[in-house]
Amino acid sequence: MPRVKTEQKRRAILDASARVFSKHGFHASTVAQIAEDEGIGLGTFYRYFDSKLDVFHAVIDEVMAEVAVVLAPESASASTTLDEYRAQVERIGRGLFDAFQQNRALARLLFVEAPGISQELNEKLKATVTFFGIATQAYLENGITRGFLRKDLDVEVTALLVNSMVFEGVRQLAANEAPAELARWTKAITALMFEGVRA
Amino acid sequence: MPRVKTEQKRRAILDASARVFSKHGFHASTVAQIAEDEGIGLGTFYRYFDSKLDVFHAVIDEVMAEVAVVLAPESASASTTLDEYRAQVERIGRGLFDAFQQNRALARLLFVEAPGISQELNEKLKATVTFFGIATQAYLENGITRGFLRKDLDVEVTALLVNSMVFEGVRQLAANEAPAELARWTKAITALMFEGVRA
Amino acid sequence: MPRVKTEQKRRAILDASARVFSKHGFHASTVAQIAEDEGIGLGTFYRYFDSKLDVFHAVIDEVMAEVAVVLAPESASASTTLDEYRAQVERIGRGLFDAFQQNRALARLLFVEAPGISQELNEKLKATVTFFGIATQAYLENGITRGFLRKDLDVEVTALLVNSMVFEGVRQLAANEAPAELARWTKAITALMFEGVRA
Amino acid sequence: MPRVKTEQKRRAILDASARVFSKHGFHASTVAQIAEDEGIGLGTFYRYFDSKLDVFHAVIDEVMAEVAVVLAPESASASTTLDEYRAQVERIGRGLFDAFQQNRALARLLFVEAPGISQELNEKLKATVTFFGIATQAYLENGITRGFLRKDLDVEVTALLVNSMVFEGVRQLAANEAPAELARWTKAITALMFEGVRA
DNA sequence: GATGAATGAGTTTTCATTCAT
DNA sequence: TATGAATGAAAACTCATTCAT
Repeated sequence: MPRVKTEQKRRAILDASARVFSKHGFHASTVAQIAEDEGIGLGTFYRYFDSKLDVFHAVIDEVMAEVAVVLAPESASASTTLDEYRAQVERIGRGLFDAFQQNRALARLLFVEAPGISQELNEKLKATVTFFGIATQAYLENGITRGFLRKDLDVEVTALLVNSMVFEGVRQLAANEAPAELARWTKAITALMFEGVRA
Repeated sequence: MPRVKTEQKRRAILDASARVFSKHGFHASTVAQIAEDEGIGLGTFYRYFDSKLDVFHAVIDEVMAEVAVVLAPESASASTTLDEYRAQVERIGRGLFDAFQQNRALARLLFVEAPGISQELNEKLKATVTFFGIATQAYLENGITRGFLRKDLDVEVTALLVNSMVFEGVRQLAANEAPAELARWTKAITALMFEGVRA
Repeated sequence: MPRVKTEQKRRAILDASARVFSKHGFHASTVAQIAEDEGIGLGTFYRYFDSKLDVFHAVIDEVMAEVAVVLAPESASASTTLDEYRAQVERIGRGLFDAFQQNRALARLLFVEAPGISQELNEKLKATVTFFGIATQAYLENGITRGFLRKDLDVEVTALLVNSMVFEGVRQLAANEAPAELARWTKAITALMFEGVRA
Repeated sequence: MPRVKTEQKRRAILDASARVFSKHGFHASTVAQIAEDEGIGLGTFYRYFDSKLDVFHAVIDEVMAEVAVVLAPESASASTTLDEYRAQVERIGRGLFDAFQQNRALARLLFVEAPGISQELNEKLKATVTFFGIATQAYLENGITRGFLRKDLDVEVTALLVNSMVFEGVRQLAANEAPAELARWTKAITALMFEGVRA
């Protein structure tokens, strides 16, 4: 009855699910494993979640929410100069890296496990990528308007490319045993993005 | 007896597997479906492949081999000027896009299905990404040596970033119903890579 | 504490059970549904009944008691002539029809759901049929003694047959959306019973 | 591949199912029990039937088919006199009794288990009862036309009543350990039907 | 007395793999 | 060599019942 207790327990099961899914992947994980990991009975799991897929969705939503927290405070039109924008990109990148650094297993779930589970989940993932693309696009458009970014930029595709570099960093972070060197990655990304590769 | 016939049949089963896996994904596909798709008996499948996972590995190897075919003729030290390198990057990118354009379902298998199937497969995938990274790294190092790329480039990370942009393009290609506009992508990638975003 | 209150509540749960069982059948009904229908907690149910089977037995007993009420005032030896007996049969039949007409769902429980639930319940049902048979047999024996029924009647079997016709009427009543035409049934039953079919 | 073998095996599983269902009832029976009874693996069951409900339907269909065999050779218009009709009724009744006597468990399935399993099954059962009613009605109408049955008979309801008496006999047959005395039942039924109860 | 969260035994069903023909 | 019938381990999910509050 105490709503708080109930919410706490749901939360605990959610965390246990994230742990188990991270370790074995969605298909190799069983509800029994989750229940055991959390130290509850099998039936108890089903009091809080409808199915294994249901809890997986909840886990992914959770991860996405954490990412949103990082991006929320940033404004697309805040930067008025190239240097300010560069600093902003570094800040956002570092924030994402930090968020996933905290829980590298979650990144694995989002980027490795989630795709290919269900049609519905794929739609959600795709929508998120699109959403991030649009957000980054707004940043680029602001830069062009302010005059500190190239006018002939293909903002739509470039936004996706920029994001893909950041995602790749997170992926590497998730995949490697040794935590990737964040500084190198943020630096390399901004260097490539702002200066390009040419001498 | 005729080794050729046997090899042909193995090949046919491999193709059928790729078809079925592409359509339903690894877990939702059954060996029975593959056998039926190819018009053979269930037991016959096991005369050519050890298991469902075995044939999936073979399918992925096949996809990777096709990619290798695109990259093989290119030499890391062939470019002596920035323009030549730029042309080379465009050529490689276009080659990859074309290869997957031919069979978009295969890209889905590689980027969406393959991760999260098995530990072993993941190692292989990771190794391939690393291998591609090392290859691209060689290109970058050649550019620095020749003097047409920046000396302070973090070649290791930058190589992965460049590759990630190309992969993202392929992923988009695989995900979207309407074939992505290749020209835009190759142009945007090289623009970002060589000029950066700044005005 | 107040015994009356307790009895009332037990009664309310019993009614709720009858409603739920009538709607979904025994196996498809859950104790949780009964509790919710009555607006009580799940645990409260078990303060008044030992088990799901227990309450089902109680429901069936209830239905049987209602039937008994119809039959109670009738006396096996009351009729002294064929016409009186015929009137009595019509009265009894009409009473039963009316009782189940009131609550057709109960008839369904008794004739459709109850058999095949448990051995014990089946025994009880069988005992009831036997009991009714014996009752009817008494009526027939009275008729023979009084001389208005055939001497060579197989009273035991004939009693069961007469009853089966009435039961069939109730069954039809329970099964059909449109309430069966009582008058036709009582008339047809007495006609067949007293005149037979021959011209 | 040998269709015959396959059909035989399906038959064997069907028989095993009938045995198990007869013994424990539908709900208390498990597919595992059926498989064990037949001495096959659990999976083998599912090669021949889609589900537990599927095989139950098949069993009921089987029983109905056996009943049809008894009734098939009889013609509604064959009897031209009361005596002939009476003989025909006795023959049909005895045939049904015999059919179920052979396998009393099947009668239990049909009359005790089948109702209340599923909506679809109930429809089928009801349709069958209606069908039998129509058949008997044809016999009665023939008798009226020929002039050996009463003109004022409510043929529709009376047909159902006559059938209900026969069904009741079968039910008794199914319920009692000691095989009911067929002769008494057929005699009592025809006596009640043709002569009625009055002296 | 009332409650409802917790439980786990029990069932159905799927499907990769084997092996006798 | 080809086949497909047989298999059973494995997993998701339900729900009657208990008991601590």
